[in-house]
Amino acid sequence: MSLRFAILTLLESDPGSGYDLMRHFKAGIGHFWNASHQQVYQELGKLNSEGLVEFEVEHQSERPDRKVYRLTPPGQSALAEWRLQPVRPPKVNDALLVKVYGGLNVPPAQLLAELEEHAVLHRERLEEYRASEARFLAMTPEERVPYRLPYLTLRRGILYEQDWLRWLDEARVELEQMAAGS
Amino acid sequence: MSLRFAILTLLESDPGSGYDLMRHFKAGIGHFWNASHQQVYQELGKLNSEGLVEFEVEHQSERPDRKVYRLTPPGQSALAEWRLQPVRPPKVNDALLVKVYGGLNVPPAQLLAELEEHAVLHRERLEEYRASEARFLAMTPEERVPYRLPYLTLRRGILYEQDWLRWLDEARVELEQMAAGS
DNA sequence: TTTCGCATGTAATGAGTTACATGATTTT
DNA sequence: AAAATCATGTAACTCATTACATGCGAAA
Repeated sequence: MSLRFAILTLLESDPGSGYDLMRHFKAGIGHFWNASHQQVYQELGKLNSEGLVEFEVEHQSERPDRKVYRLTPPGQSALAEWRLQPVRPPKVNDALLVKVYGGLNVPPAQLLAELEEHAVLHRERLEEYRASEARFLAMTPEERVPYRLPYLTLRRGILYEQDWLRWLDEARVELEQMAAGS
Repeated sequence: MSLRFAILTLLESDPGSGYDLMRHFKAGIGHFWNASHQQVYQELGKLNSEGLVEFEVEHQSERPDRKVYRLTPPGQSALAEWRLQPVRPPKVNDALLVKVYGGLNVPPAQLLAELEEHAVLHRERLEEYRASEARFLAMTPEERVPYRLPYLTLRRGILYEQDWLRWLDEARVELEQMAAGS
């Protein structure tokens, strides 16, 4: 339900095309909001027909045309109103933990292997986030100003990945003990 | 897509009704899997028509009848096969972080208030999980055996809530600084 | 020559939420 | 008298994923 507000939030500071949004979703806020391009294009269509965003077609030679979207005043106020409403923490549905929960019926070596795959993934993400963090920290205090809040959300991503790695470690130790028959 | 496997996992060790499953979802694995009763009843219907679960009606005087579901052998093997397939970490869509990201356009006091509401929620959950943990830790090593893996998933819930509280603290400090104009 | 980046979409299906629906018993 | 617990479900709708679809230019 809040995909539209994620889109409006991004367009508010940075008008752009659906494609731009996608890159932004992947690079900038992927650690707390995920959407496919199909979803984004469809939602942009809806937002446009509801008058919350508008676009100008940008013709480009030797490149496909771009529709550059921006907020309309009604879009601005819809966003402002949404921000006044409380939101709930997202519901988590994590298949890996379902496997661990029923793990007595899984070969231990395989479960350990899958945990390690996840650890690799989390390490990779953490590296990416740390690289972004380093870019922020290299800025002067003045340069940082507009990025302070995005940086805060990045911090959430960093803590999240570190926390997962901590748990994966705990889990590995425990599963190894169990596999060793203790 | 894996709701069915969450259900099969629960029924594997504990045959029960849709209602029982719901309580189990809420009390036992709510920190990593969430489903509404409508979803559960519908999925049980599908699983039954596909022959992965079966049920016996339990008549009760002065209480509605219960359909007690259990895995069938095909259900067992479907679950075993799923466990061999790798799963991906869940995608996160967190509206609160969308608000923080665009937080320059939100009154700071309000944003801080909402963060505090979330902190309360996370503290409450952490308390519940800690209570469950205490019950586990009060057991003798022998009693613990069948609960070691569920306990591991509980640990994930505990770390998760602690981690959120840590971040909410960071965020509060930063937002207060920004509000103070520094 | 295959893949990557750019740039946009539709259609079908699956997953999840909200609303509607019933009805007895027990607790507050 | 109202709310919570037990116990089950249907229907409508919205949200998200997967598959399908196109087409050029640049890089590997």
